[in-house]
Amino acid sequence: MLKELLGKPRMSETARSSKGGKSVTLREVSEAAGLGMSTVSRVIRNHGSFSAETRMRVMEVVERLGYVPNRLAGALASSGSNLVGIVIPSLHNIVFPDLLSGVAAALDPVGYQSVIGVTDYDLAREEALIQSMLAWRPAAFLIVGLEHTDRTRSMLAASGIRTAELFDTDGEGIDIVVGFSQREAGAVSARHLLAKGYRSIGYVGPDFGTDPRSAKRYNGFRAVLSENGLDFVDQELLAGTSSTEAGRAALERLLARGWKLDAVYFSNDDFAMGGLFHCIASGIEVPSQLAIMGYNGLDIGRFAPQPLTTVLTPRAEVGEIGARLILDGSPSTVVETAFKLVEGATT
Amino acid sequence: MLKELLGKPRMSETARSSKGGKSVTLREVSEAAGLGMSTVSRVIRNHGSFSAETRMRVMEVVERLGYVPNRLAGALASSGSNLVGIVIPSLHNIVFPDLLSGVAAALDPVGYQSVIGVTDYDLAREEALIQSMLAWRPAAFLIVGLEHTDRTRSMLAASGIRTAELFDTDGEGIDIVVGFSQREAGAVSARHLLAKGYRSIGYVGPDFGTDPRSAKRYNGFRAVLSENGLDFVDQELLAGTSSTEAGRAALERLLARGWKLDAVYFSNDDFAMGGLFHCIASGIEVPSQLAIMGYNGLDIGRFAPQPLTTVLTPRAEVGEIGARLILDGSPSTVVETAFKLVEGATT
DNA sequence: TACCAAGTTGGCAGCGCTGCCAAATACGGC
DNA sequence: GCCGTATTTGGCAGCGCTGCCAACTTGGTA
Repeated sequence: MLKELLGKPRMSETARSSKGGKSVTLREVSEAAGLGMSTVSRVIRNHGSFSAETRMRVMEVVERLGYVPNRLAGALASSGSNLVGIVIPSLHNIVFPDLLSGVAAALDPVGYQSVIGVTDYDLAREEALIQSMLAWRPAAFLIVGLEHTDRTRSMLAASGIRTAELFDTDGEGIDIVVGFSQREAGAVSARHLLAKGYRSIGYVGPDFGTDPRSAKRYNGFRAVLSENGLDFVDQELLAGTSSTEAGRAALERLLARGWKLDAVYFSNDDFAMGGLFHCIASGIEVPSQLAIMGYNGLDIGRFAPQPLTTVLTPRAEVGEIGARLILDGSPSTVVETAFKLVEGATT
Repeated sequence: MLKELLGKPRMSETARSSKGGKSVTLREVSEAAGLGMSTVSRVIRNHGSFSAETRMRVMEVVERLGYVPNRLAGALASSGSNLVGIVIPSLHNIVFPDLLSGVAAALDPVGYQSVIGVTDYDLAREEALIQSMLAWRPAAFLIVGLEHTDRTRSMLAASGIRTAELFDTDGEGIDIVVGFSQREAGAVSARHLLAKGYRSIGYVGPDFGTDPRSAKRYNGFRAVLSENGLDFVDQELLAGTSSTEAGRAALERLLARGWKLDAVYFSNDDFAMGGLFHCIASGIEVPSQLAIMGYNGLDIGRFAPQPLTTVLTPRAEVGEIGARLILDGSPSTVVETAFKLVEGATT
């Protein structure tokens, strides 16, 4: 999209110093320190016993030689890495950066590192990513949702690597599951709109094949409508990334089709903000002429001139809890976290 | 922030199948196939020569035993991993997820994996992250900006690992540099506002210690003001994450101080959207009473009811070019990419 | 028929580190 | 001064794979 406005990159070459040679090894450190390799290794990992003086000596040499332990070798020898495989559908939905922050909060203090893969909501790609991550023998996997290919599931099971599935509790998990019911999140939204008296409700969201969680919210919402003898009056299903742009255009098309809607449920706040912008731009009074409801609790929605009614989800917490449980060696379990409907001024 | 609205997580324990045992090794595959290890290894890496029949036989056994090569061992033996260390300041500024997408576009097709670290704009943390990533002997590093601790610089140099520094060309790079002049981006913004006739300009941005690139834009902007015998009339420097909320509050404070401003330059679109929202909410006419200018070219700004004037930056491209150059073994170089001022309706 | 090049295959020594075990040393208590 | 226990240390065999080299097949060729 931006490609066209980039000039041809201008290059200016410079000389570059030679590629570095062999790096310092444990053996070299041990020789320089006049100690055995095992002793040096113990000091470096701060594991096992050694005298204060030995420690001193090792540290001094490590510093002087600029020794950097090789974890490839370490992990191979001890059969256990400190890498955690994280597989998410996208980085363009703020949910996932938030999730990663939570995960980092749990991982960093204990020295684990994240290997991140992005699936673009493609389960086959998820399978491929997990397979190649498996080659690094990560300490754990954090993945999103409960929908996976059979092969993904069996690879994970066969590997014996602990796995946390995040963000969704509507279904069967593999090992640890942390999240909340997406159906219920949809249902709560529906109840809110109904309680406010809206009856002609439209829907804007990604097409159903894409995001299973979105589809579950849709179903949860619709189930409540149905209990009340209603259904969505009309809907716009969108392919591609969630964006303000797409949401704005979708609402415009929806309204152009002429149904008399009094509210629209957007599957997330990016779309909803686009919808809200459309209303502001075309002079549609919100919520008196049209109510708007989103999902996620984005910062931008909450501090908009007219705060968006939405469902605030504990993204970072889900990530943090998931990471923590897995590293703590918790037994398989399902952790249900809360979410919260936040009433703004758009409903 | 969200903690208080989380209930105590509800746990429900379940039995879990035993942790997986030893995984299948190359040797086991070779024995099962009645071939030598080297041969099997060649087939699996598709490297070297072997007959079609051998290939068949190996594949069949691999499939049957569910063999997953151990890259720890592979990388150790061949001294070269396919991991790329990526170190970014934050995930909450859309710039960086965009960057990661670009990087992934270059890395995925060639089977490299990203190990990602987040510094929170802390150079000491950057140093620590790079040091621990070094232990995995990554194939390359992608880092942000030209400001690093001396130790970071010397570790990178000593390691001999190729490094691309992204997003900024105002300064001396270590190896490969891809980006554009942040000073110039600031200067262009200033020229735009001056050309539009604004003279009393305020600034809202992160405090200067935090984000060097932001500070460079500020300086570039100010240099142009100065050439015209002007300076910022007033400014609000913010600690913490860029957010709509912070931008909105900052503009409110700025205006409350009573200077007669006719424009405000925001160091990014998140802040700028907050500013715009404040104006809309308090009935300040934009741009006739107050002009607003941002930076980044966020989707949400471009599709706001009143599109934001901003500077569109080629985030994904910077990442993609950086990753590609590094993997292609390009010599040290500086690649200057374009950015573009996009005039919306807020100036 | 002998001989060579090209195509295949197997053997084996590491890559750098950790885990285990044995050896060396230190420290008390009688 | 001797012995048992606790603390420190070193040696060495792998972890699973790749790189190198030698060995073996082929199928032509002189």
